[in-house]
Amino acid sequence: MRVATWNVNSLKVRLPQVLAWLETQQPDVLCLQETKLEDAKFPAEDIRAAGYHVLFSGQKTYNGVAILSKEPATGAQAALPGFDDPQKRVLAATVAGVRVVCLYVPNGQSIDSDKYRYKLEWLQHTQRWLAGELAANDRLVVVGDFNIAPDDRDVHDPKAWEGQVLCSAPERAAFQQLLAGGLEDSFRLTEQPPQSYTWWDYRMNAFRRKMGLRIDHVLLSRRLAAGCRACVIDIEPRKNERPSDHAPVTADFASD
DNA sequence: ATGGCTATGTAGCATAGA
Repeated sequence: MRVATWNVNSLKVRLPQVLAWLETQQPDVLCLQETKLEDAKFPAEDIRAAGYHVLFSGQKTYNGVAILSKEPATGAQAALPGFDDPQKRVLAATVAGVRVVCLYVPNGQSIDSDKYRYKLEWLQHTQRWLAGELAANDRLVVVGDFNIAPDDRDVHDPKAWEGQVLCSAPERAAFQQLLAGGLEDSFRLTEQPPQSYTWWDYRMNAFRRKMGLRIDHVLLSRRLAAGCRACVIDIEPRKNERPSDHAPVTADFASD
């Protein structure tokens, strides 16, 4: 099974690029973040015409997540248990026996902001929730924009980013806590090229200068990690006209 | 150089992203 994640930074703008990418890549599952569309405006028919089932949970202007799948998805869940949150950042569903969780982790803005405190609180609730999901299904994949660069290999300039949001010790500790709960970072299960990133600032020619961060991840439960064949960042869409600032990431693993 | 760029909502800028 191949499961992909892509922060599209507006599905309205990026729909043609998403459809083109589905056409060439044909993943079994594609999870989207930052669709920025209320549900009434979600382009479900275009996606179905491309051969995918689709679930979505969105809002106007900000956030918004979706799960596209070749096989139908069941058991949809769109909220963090015990955490009342108007921001649409979570969607889970079961596809062909694999529980898929799509996350758009809060950005956090800066480490002295309320948004940073919200980010850490959100991660705490997510960790608790995923522990239950993992107990209920040992075939679990957790993907999305985590807005955390797990370690210095994932940062183009670790000194400049040291202690900053996306790289701070509490965020990295929260990420490690997710892994300690029984998940593995699929990207690090195989050899990878240096300077592998999934996000580059639109400004300062950051992409061309390889000034990126690896903040989008595919985490696999231990059972699925044992059968992981590959995890690939596709930087080609970042070269498009009007690109998303994030690249899609795809993991390939045995799903039985 | 606390700038740089993009998207949204809404009609000249404010907010947010990471």
